[in-house]
Amino acid sequence: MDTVRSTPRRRGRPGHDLDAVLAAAVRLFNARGYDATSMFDVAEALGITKSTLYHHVSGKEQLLAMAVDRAVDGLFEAAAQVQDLQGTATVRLQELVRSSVLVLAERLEFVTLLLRVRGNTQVEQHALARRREFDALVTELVKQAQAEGGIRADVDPATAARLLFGMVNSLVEWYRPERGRPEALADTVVRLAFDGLRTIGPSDDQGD
Amino acid sequence: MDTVRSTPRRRGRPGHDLDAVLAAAVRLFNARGYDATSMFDVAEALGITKSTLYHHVSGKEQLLAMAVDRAVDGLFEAAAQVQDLQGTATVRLQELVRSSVLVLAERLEFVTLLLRVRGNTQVEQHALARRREFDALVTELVKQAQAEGGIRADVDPATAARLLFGMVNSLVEWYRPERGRPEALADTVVRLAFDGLRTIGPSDDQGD
DNA sequence: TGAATAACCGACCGATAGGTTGGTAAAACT
DNA sequence: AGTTTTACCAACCTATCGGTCGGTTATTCA
Repeated sequence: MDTVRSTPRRRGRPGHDLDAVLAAAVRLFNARGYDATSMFDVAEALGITKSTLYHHVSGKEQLLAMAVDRAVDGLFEAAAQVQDLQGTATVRLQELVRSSVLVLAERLEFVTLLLRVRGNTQVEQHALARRREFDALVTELVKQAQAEGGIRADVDPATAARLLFGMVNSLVEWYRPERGRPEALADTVVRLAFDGLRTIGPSDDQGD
Repeated sequence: MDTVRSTPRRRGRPGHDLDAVLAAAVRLFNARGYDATSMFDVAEALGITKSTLYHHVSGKEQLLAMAVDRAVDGLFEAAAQVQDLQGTATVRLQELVRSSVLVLAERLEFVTLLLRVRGNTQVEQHALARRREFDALVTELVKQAQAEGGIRADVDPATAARLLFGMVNSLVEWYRPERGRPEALADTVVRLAFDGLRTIGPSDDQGD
């Protein structure tokens, strides 16, 4: 048994750390909705009292802010990596879809929360602004892919981008990490989005 | 001037009717979220007081119930009409997607609310149950279309159905009725979903 | 052993929520 | 004119919310 500790051994009375608190909170936020979840609910799920919860976090909004930040950061990291890729815009778009699915799967709970934000507070408005930023990025990529002839040009780029990521984002509604490797799902999404649902030609081609 | 009245002339003091109340409520529910919207907010938007609002409706939940019912009814009507259609399952699936987009566009606010329900109350759980019913219906149609060779069989039917309607449903996030006829959008969605984003024809496509 | 540190709790607070009560104002019907 | 019907309102009630306060318990470091 290795007794090596990743955390260098904390001072004071042992208990929950911020990550555990955040995880519990986000799980509840997603299950019941942010507004429908009270700080008492979060505390109860952790087995602590509400006042102890406030020892860990400054308030309910901080939990939301941390969650949406992790989601948004993940998406932008994926976007940055894809932008560095060389190759056609079509391939970059394809890879952005693939890596977005992986980010969604990996940070499922955080992204789920992000996608439900309505803009009621400054924290939420900031999250919405960053989402729009990401959307603009996708739209630009679609436009380039159309210009180079890689994807169909008979659809408005913004509309295509929205429908494409509407499909991608929808998986927070049903994807559960326990069943199936996310890579396979990412592949399915890319295939469906780019090649469509219809059988191609007369060849009943089956891939992998 | 015709003085014909569609409503046969109401008794008593004139004022708001249930439909107007519902419309105002649903608009706010969608803008700020159901839980984040108070009955005071709804009353204020109508220019009446909270107690007057309770003269029109029995409670907040009734508003939610009426809204999700209108959404769900619309979707099932579309599904029923499509089922009566003769032709391949592939065509029926295609038409279900098309008419679903039209229902979403026509009853946008109601469907938007439906798609955000979390299952916190019995009303919400009932709505979720009917959504699952609809999903099962779509999945079955996908399975049939795969069996007859109309759409690709290398994707799990349930997954395909979810991704397909994930794309369809996502338009409540951005579609606004003022710009553009919904028929054109429905066409775009069907085309993208079935034929994919990629350019058809003599593409220098190299399968990864 | 004792200071420092950190997790913890019970009791409380002001604001706001959904909902109720009892009564008034304006229209249609007779 | 008077009855009925309907829309309307001010004031109020109780529960719950996010958040605070003062003090306690468990652990590490010197």
